[in-house]
Amino acid sequence: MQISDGCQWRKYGQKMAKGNPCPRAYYRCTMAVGCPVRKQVQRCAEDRSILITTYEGNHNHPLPPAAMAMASTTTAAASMLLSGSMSSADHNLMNPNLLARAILPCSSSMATISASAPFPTITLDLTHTPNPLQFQRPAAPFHVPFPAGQPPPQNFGSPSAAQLPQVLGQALYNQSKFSGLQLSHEMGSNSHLGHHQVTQPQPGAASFADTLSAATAAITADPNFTAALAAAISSIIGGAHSNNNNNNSTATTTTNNNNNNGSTNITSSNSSKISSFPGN
DNA sequence: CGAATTTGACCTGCGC
DNA sequence: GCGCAGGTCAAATTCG
Repeated sequence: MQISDGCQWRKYGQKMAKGNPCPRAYYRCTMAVGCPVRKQVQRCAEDRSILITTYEGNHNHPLPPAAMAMASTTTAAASMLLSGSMSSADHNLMNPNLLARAILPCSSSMATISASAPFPTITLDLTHTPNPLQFQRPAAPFHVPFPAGQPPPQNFGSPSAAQLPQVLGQALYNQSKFSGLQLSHEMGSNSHLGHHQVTQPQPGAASFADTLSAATAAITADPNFTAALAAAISSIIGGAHSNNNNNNSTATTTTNNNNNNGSTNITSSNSSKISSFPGN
């Protein structure tokens, strides 16, 4: 059992994923008996210090403070994305409006970014999207590789800017799935972000606005994280300037637009480093 | 010794 | 219909 994001998880399987030399691990939430939540953790092929985490399902139990904090910071990310208050470095590649549209078609989903040590995590929390409008589409997993310090990998199949809305939209429309990524990154100084947790109940949080503000402030206060986030997001959309490497990937190549596996790439320009991984 | 992890086998869905 | 890939199960193994 592991507690990497506030919840307790038990590993129940591991598989090698095609197109990625790193195995994918499967976890179940063990915080409550019968909790349907599962998550998949896979290391990014490009930068193995990156962990790609995909969550599925809704917790049928209260989340612990740690998980709340994560949710709060994640929410802040959503705010940043929506406000377009990103670092200007990547504006040439990034279209805040596009992203906002893609991420929050109904303005009620939550993207969370947690800088809690030791593993900063960016999560798109699709389990917190009670808006029925978001459930019109069939479920589709939403993976977000986050290669830090590297150009975006092509192997996963990055969506083009034009496709991003669709990709993200599918993820958001998916009621019970949310995914995130955990990038290993030296951000000890960012651990304070986790303190800005505002109790945020599960679906339909009342104090959402407050939480959002606090978390946003926390995140934006940290230039490193902000920059990393900006870079990451930009590469989703730009997904472009990059070269592949390592994995014998499946499809994609350069500015790839083909993303039929629901994957999205986010790249961070920050170099990352990590010593251990919550996923293993 | 109990709990958690590992790992191979099995099941299911999807594309050809 | 067949093969492949993803996901889950469960016995074996490891760890505290």
